Amino acid sequence: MRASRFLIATLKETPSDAVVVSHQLMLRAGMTRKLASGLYNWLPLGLRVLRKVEAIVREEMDAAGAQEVLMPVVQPAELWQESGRWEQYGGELLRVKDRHTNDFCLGPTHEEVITDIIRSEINSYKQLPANFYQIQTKFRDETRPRFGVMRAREFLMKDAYSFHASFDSLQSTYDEMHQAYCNIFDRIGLDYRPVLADTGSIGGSASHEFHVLAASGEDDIAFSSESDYAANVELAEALAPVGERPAAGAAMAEVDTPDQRTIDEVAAFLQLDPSQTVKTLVVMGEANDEGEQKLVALILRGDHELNEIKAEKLPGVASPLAFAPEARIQAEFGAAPGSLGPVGVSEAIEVIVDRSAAVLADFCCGANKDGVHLTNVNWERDIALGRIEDLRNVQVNDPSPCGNGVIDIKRGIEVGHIFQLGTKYSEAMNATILDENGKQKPMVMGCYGIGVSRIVAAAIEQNHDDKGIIWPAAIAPFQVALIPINLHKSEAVAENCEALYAELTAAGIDVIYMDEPKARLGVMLADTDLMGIPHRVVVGDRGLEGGTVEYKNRREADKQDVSVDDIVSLLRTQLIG
RNA sequence: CGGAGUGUAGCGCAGCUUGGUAGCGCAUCUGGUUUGGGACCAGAGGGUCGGGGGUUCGAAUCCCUCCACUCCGACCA
Repeated sequence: MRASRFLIATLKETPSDAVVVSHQLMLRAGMTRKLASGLYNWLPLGLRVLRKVEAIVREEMDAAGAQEVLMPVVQPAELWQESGRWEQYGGELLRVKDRHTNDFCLGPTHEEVITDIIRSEINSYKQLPANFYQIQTKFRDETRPRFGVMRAREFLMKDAYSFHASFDSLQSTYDEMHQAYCNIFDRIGLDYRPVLADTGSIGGSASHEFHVLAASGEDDIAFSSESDYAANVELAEALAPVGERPAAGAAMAEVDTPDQRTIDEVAAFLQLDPSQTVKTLVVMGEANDEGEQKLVALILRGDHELNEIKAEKLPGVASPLAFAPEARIQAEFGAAPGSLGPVGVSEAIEVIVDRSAAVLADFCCGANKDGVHLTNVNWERDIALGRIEDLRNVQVNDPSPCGNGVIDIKRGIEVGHIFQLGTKYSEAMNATILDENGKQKPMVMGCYGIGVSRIVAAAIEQNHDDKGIIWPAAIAPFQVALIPINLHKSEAVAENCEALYAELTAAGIDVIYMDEPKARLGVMLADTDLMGIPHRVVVGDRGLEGGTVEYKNRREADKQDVSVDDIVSLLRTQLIG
């Protein structure tokens, strides 16, 4: 590609509304431009990268035996009503009406549509298993789009859906997809981890997320220091502490703690470590048949954080999790949050104690009187210890749930997610097959997503320096930047560049030839560094006098002079290596 | 949806408190001098000052209202 015929839209200044480095660099390099909140135009440079990611994903999906389809972005409401998600899905689902005032939505995902196709096309176990994928624009009306294409409202996604006659068959395709995802991220050249994940509102059983490790990631991933175990912190189990609860010491006592409401305030006031205190969080219980909700008190160690996902999955706790209104707390506890505790609460309130809080002795908690706390509280002696559950987020240095090593927590960007859906959609939408016995049964389904446009941003988060992007070879918009010095003056430079450009192009190498005659060297170097082109060849009169050109790798500091005759073979070697 | 903030040239910003001919840097165009790591000089083009309404002789500036965007939080297959 000649720069004179290619839009190089680099910016010297960083647009002020970009906060993460990938967003800043995508704007500065001229890859994308914002059209509106969460909506991005892809300029030629950015689109080249997007297409390369897409091509790798497509090749690996094909290699894994999936078949490509293409489904509309606009979907009829009927299908979503059939699956129940027209009501369940919140504001993220953008609903629109056509001119006949029929309801439609912009597809945030395509379970309904694919299930609709398959239920009419596949009727026998003999046609299964089958796996269909598409690479298609999705729309989710995010509450807060941010970080450029990392969390956009409209984005490009690869989604695949598999159909099976049995759960065993699903498991085997799931494993194949797991491997295909590893192949994809390996080929792209990302530092990533598959992690155990929550299945979320899409439903189903097993699930893995694929995370690119980056400080700017939005998810916390818990790792074992000793094994391959990795899980979203939402999911990572906090094991019960080993060993017996220490024996009770001094007698329980009331202390005045005026205006001390938070754990930190109370602990500092009483000169205790927060881990010797207990916090009481009051949430709504599950509604009974009459729609009444009891209050549930969740008891955690003062230095621990509630895991809302774990809590709302517990029987007796409302899902989604809802904190109790203050007026009700006041009425039933007789005190405001800040002075609550498990001692002496009414029988109408269920108390659930976290595993770690359950092994405390001589701890401090609220007295259910405003401005008063209790010290030296002990389970069994002062309060009955009833239900014990895992309520908290794991912390760094907790023992790993896998049994080996301790937990470390890092940030990750979710670029892929695979689910075992089971029969949720096939049952709701009556997608059935006849099995070997002629018996009708719902198909078993899996679904597998990759955020194609998000990968572009994630790759930049992992591959950049103070000059700009450093593309992994597999997804670079161009492999080689060919930069002439004094193109408009030197015949020798022009001839050599044209020859090199022709030869490299003929060899199938993507070259950006910076052929603007009067462009300044410094500008071209800065632009190609910013754009992240992995290999650079500078051609000037001084070098040509000795028969050489200058080669530099974007990742390395040193330049080298290379004979004009050798440069093509050197580049070929570099590109293969 | 709660809190905070911003909207002035393609980009980054000043001007607003205290109303009086709309500015600066970068980018763009022209001419010239330069040219081995983001040049210099001279000149030029480019503005519904987010929209609407109001106050005023006069509004980018004050008031009302609507909109868009950003940040923090809640939310997120």
